[in-house]
Formats: sequence, structure tokens, C-alpha cells
Amino acid sequence: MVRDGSAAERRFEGRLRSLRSAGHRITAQRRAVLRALAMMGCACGAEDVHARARRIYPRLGLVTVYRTLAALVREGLAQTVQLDDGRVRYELRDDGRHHHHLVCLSCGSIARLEACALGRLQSAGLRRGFRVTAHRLELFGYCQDCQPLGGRHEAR
Amino acid sequence: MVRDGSAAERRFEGRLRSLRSAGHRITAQRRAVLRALAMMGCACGAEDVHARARRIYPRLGLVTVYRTLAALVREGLAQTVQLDDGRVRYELRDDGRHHHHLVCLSCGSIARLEACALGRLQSAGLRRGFRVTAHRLELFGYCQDCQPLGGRHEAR
DNA sequence: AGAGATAATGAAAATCATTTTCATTTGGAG
DNA sequence: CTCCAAATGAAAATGATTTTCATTATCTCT
Repeated sequence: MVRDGSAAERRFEGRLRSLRSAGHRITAQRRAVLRALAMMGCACGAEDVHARARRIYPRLGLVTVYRTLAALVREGLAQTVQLDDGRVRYELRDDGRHHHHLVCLSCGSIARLEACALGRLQSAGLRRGFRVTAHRLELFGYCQDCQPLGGRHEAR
Repeated sequence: MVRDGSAAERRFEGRLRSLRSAGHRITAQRRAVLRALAMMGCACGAEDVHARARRIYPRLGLVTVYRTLAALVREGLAQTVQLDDGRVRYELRDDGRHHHHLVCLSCGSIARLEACALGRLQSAGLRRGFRVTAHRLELFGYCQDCQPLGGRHEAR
């Protein structure tokens, strides 16, 4: 975790630097939130980040987590993911590597999907005079482990 | 509005029939919500539906709107749309005609995009052992009227 | 290194969308 | 026409997120 030469550590320091140069102060709380976010694989809610980050900085308040996450998003270091439960999830952006999510309707797991074939849709938008600058795609279904279960699924 | 032969009116009656045959009772409140939803072009929140439906049935409570919208979604007559503000939007499904949304970051307008080129992504999901049964896609950018304005946009 | 300005923090309270509770009303099967 | 379960509305509850405000701590300037 505190290995100084690792790529992860370099990325961590880089994010701190970005925050600082954006005019934010570097506090123990923000370090904890950033580390927690880096540790958890995929998108998770503020409550989860809080629980994880508390293991690093126990006095950390949930409010600070919300504020830090908002700052990270504002500075482009993190992004939000919206699923169907009314709760916002957060994840760090790995140097702009664009990806989508595979959400299992059975077990709730969230996997990354690196492929992105949206060029066609973006030009479809352009054709109607709409300039697409960003998009958000979530795929719902059943993961490998939950395949046999099947279950109810709505087409969206 | 009360033209009996129109296609819209036939669709309206059909939806009432669907609700009834799903075991729901047809009340003046539900008629009002359904009509309101049919009138407003695209996805809008419960509060908006309430305001519109109140013009038809003034005593209508917001709680009933929420319950009716939930029932419509449960029966597959309506669907939800999630944008970035923490508010759920609803829209009727026109006979399963699949579409996505073009959300203008400047004026907030929401337009439909009928094209859907997601077959490639769905199979990408399958390759990883994930069976995709539904998806949700929202495109963000600037509509025709807001083009010159530009503005800040994050890549997602 | 020390001082000071000011941003960040935490606890509690506020907010906002949505859901639940419960007593009352009403649709529609019989 | 009767009756009962389903639907309604008002108020209260909930749950996630935000704001307020007094206190603490970072970082800039010496």
C-alpha cells in the first residue's frame, strides 16, 4: 500500500497533485477517501467509501466523504454511475479510459466493459443537430454465476 | 382530448385495459395520471406529472401519482429514465418502441433518439459470460438551439 | 520555523425525493 | 345493490445528500 515506486502509488500521488493544483488542500481525510476509492474495484456508494476510508482515518465523517467525492468529480478525477436504486455510485477515472458497466440483476455485481461502440449513435445524434459530448451506458442482465437462475427482466 | 376514434385515444383505452386485466382498479386518479403522462412529450418527474394531472383531477395527491407511476412501470406500460439530477423521470412506452435520450447540458431539453446500435456491445457482454437483457443509454451534449454556446462538458 | 488567512472538517439540522402508515373512500365482482 | 379488497390522501417516516456553523488544520507568506 505504501510502496513508493508502484504504478498505483504514482497514480495516487498524481491525483493528489491534481487536487492541489486545482486549489484544494491536501488533508488526511482526502487521502483516505482517495485511497479507499482506489482500493475498491468498481463503482460504489458514498456509504461504502466511508466505511472503507474509516479503516484508514477512523474519525472521518460521512459528510467529508460526500464533499471529497464531489470535489473529485468536479476536478474530473472521479465519475458517478447511476443504477436503478436511487443511490449515486462513484469510481476513479483511470486516465480517461472509457468504460461501461455490466450490472447483474440477480446478485448486483458490477463489472466493467471496456468496449465502446457508440460512434454510430453519436453520429446519429449529430444528424439531428445534436452535438454529443458524453454518454452513459449501463447494461443489465445476468452474470456468469447467475446464468442458470434467469428471473424477471424488463426490456429498456 | 376526448375524440373517441383517434389512435391516441385507442392507445389510452388499451392501457386502461392492460391495467385492469393486471388486477388494478380504474380510478379517476389513474386516468388523470395516464392522460397527463400521454400528453407530456418526453420523460418527466413525478412532480411534473402531478402538476399536469391535477388540471384534470384537482384533488389528486402526489402520493397517488407515485403509486400509479410505480404500477405503470411494474406492468410494463411506462419506464423510468435516470439523468444526473437525483430525480427519477417517467415516460410511457409506445408499444415497446425502444429509444434513448439526447439530453442537452445547456437547456436541459430531452429528445428521443430512435436509433439503437447496441448489438455489438451486447455480444461483447456475452463473450464475457454476461447475458444482457436490457440496457440504458443516455447521450449528453448540446442541442441545435444551444450549439453556439458550447460550455463545459465532461467525458463519461 | 511561525503567523495568519482561509479552506476543510464534523456534528447536527435541513432538504428533497420518495415511501409508508392508517383511517376513509370507492371500484367492481357477485 | 352490497360488500370487500384495493385505492386514496394526509401526515409522518425514510434515506440519501446538502447546508450551517463553530472549530481545526493546511498552506502561503514572511
